[in-house]
Amino acid sequence: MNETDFLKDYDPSAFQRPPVAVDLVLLGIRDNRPAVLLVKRDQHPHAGRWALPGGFVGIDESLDVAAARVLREKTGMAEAHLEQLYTFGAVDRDPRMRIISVAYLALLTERAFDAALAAMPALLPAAVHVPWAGETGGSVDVVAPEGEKLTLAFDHAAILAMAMLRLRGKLDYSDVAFALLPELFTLRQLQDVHEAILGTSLNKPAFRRRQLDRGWLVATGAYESGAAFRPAELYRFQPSTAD
Amino acid sequence: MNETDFLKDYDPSAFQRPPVAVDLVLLGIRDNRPAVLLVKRDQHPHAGRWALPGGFVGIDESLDVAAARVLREKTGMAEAHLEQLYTFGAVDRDPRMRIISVAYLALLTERAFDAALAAMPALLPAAVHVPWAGETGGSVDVVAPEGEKLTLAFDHAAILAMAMLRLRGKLDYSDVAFALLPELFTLRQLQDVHEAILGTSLNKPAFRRRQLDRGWLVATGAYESGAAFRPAELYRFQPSTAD
DNA sequence: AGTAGATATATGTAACTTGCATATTACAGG
DNA sequence: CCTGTAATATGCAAGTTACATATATCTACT
Repeated sequence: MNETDFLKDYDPSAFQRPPVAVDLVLLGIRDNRPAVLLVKRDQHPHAGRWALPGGFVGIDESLDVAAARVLREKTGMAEAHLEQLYTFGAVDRDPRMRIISVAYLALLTERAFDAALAAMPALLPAAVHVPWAGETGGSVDVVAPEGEKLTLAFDHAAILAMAMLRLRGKLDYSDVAFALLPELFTLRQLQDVHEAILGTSLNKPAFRRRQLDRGWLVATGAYESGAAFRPAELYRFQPSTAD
Repeated sequence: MNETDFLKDYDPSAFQRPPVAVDLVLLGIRDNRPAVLLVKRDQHPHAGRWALPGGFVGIDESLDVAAARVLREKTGMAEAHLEQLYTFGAVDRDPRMRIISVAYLALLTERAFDAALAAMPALLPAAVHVPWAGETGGSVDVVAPEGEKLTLAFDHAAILAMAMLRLRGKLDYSDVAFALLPELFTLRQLQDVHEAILGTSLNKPAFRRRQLDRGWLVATGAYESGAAFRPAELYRFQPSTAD
């Protein structure tokens, strides 16, 4: 090896490159309310505060792959609907250095949410309360299980707010709701998910009709068990073929 | 200065950081069709191909500021609606090196579009044809003024396709259409913009009612001039106060 | 001056969608 | 076998949308 070979890899502008990270909004529904999984920061800055789990993007790793890796590392599992949310690039969003963060929204079923919590006990399942019920923006309240209202680290409150807003916006024209439900579910469960995300109650017959007319639901002929009253039929989500 | 001071800035991991760029979809409406401004690549890779204008993000520059700077540098003007679109991070999207690109959508009025073209004659105004008229995805055709169908460099066709898709999706719940129109416009011009983006024709009375009921339009009492027939009233866009 | 042509604007109606009230069905438990 | 509760189904009013049609207003031409 020639002693100057390393120079061809030497790129002074590399120092001028901000690192790129992915941050995950791990979202599920608990007790008919949106809930997010948070990690506690033990280092400066924002030591002691709760934050969205994240990690740096490897040089040989696409953004989607990095998000899937962080999901795996932070929750111990691979099952989740993952979609890119937005990229946050304010210069001072991290006081240590300039970091660009690509935020991803991960939608977890209740089962996956609980499994992550069991595998990674350090995670905090915090309830998310969205005060706005139809408007275009705002902020969200994040509440710990003990009822304590949290202030998230960095700009993570803004990321979470955007996640909730995006989810609401996509709710009735996309199939995101099904990513929060088990494979078999009742229409009531589907409505509960919608109501939790929208923060409003919906008219039951109208909701049923709309969902059934959409053509995404397949009746299984099976019924829920253990219901105290008339059991509801179980449906399955079937992505429409011609869409 | 201590001779080892530079070491505190020495960060070997910096070489592992992919540079971050912004790419701009400069979109306007020409002859009632969507049109995009492209730059010709004169270097490897994809030399000779047309591409979206872009630039690297400076270390002390937020993403939004970088996008505005690139807009200024590539079009010679500052007037445009700019919004972040999506971040493209496939490892091999640029054969030279790994580059992460934050795509922005810039909406230009016809006047701004022509001004950019006049200021930067190397730009190519290419027509964008979106073959899908309601579905969720697909690709777009990009056609040079001479009628030649172009193959864009890198993954820029995918970026452009996403831009068109996003624009369609936002068209009827947001105010993006007004970013493509001059300050004063007729209802017919507004409908033309909608039809160009949607790729379908719309029912005129229904469109008028919907737009007027939205509460965003203010009648000015002035009328278009130079019309061969009955002149249409000019309206102004007024962002609704309580929204 | 008056009329034809073209487009803006307005209105009426049928079809469709949505919200809401009400009725019926099916289960558990006493 | 009755009661309570929720699932499911149905009916109707109110609202929205698509479409056809009518009226208004301008230019251009004779």
